[in-house]
Amino acid sequence: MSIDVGGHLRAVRMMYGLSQRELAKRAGVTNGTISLIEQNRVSPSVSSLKKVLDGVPMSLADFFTLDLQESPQVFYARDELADIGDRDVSLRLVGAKRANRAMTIMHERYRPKADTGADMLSHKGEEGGIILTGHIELTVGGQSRVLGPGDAYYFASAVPHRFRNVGDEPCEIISASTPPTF
Amino acid sequence: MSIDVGGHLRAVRMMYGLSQRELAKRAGVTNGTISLIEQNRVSPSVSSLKKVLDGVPMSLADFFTLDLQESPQVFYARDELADIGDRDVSLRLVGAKRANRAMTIMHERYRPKADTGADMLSHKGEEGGIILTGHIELTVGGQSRVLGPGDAYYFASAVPHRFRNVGDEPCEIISASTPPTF
DNA sequence: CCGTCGCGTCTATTATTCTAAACAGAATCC
DNA sequence: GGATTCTGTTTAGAATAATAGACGCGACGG
Repeated sequence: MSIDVGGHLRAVRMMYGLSQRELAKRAGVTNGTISLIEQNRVSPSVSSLKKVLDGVPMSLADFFTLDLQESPQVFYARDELADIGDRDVSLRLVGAKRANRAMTIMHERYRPKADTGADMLSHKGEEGGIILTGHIELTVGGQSRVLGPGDAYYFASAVPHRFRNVGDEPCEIISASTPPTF
Repeated sequence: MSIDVGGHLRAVRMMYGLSQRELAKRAGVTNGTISLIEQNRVSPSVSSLKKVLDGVPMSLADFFTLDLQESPQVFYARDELADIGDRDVSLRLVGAKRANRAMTIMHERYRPKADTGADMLSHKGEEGGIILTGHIELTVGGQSRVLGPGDAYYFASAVPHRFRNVGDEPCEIISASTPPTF
C-alpha cells in the first residue's frame, strides 16, 4: 500500500473540523474504526470507507484525487496576478504560468484598437468570459458581435476567433479557458 | 453501497481484455477474489482493490473517477445570463443550465452578510475567480482570507470552502469552475 | 467420444476488518 | 481535588473478506 489512506482520511476529517466520534456517528460506524483506519492499522473495505466518506460528505473519487492538490496557493492579491501580455493586450493570470491546473482564469485588458491579430486564433478546449468595461468586437466562426459591460461569451476554442477593441476606452474582460492555454 | 464496484471492475478488466485469472496473476491475488468482487459478493479492502488495479494498471483515483465520464450559443447579452441564485446570493450563468460544457462561468453577487451556508461546500473539480467590487471572506481548508477588488483565488473544489460577504456593500465576483457545477 | 484448455463460480478455511466497550490523557467546572 | 466531558487509542469477539482448490460449462482438436 503506497497510498496513505489513514493520514489522508485524518486530513480530510480535520479540514471539516470533526472529531473521530462525530464523524463516526454521521457515517454510521464506530469511532474505533476511524481510529484504526487513520493509524493505517487496517485497510478499510471500500464499503466502509464509503460509509465514512458519506459522513463528511465526500465521494471516493474526490478522496483518491485529493492528494494531487497538496497545498498550492489559494489567495492572490491583485498585484500577484502574473502579467503575460504585451503592450496592447494585458493578460493577468490567476496563479503561476504552467501550474498544474484544469483552467486558466485571466483578467484581460485591451487598449483601444488593440486586437488579437489578423490571424484567427484556434486551439483546443473551450473558453468564455464576461466584459467588465469598454466594448469589444468578438468574431467567432462566421458571426461577429460587439459586446459591452455585463455581456458575455462562451465558445469552443477550436472555432477560429478574434478579439478587437472597437471603442475609445480600454476594454476589460474576465475570462476562463480549459484546458489551460498558459 | 450505491456504487457498483464489481461491475465497474469487470468493465475495466474487459476494456483491457484480461480474464479473471490473468488479472489475478498480475495483481497477486486469486481468481476467486476477482470473481467475488465482480459479483459484489464482497466489498474489497482498499489495499486489495489497489493490488488488483495495479495489475491493470490503473490508479484508485482513476477507478473511482471513471464513471463520471460518459451548435451552441456564443454571445450572451447581460440580461441573457441565467440567474440561478437566491435572495442573498445571485449567480448569473454564462450559457444555459445543464448545457454540455466543460466549464461554468458566472457573475456572482453577494449581498452584505450573505454567505454560502454554515456547512462547507465540497465538490469535484477546480474553481477560481476574481473579485470586482466589495470584500469577501473566503475560507478554504484551514486558511481564511478577506479578498478585495482585483484580488483572486483558485483552489480544488474538493477542499471544503465557504464564501462570506464581510463588508457593508455587495460583493461581485466573476468565477469559473470545471467541470460545470450547474 | 474424450481429453484438454480456457472461462467464471462456489465452498471450507484462514486472515483481516469492524464493533462494543474499556482505557488514558487533557481541558473545564464547581 | 474530583467530577464531567471531550479527545484518540486499545482489545476481545463478531462479522466480513481472501485464499486454495474444487466444480460446472463451453470450445477446440485428436
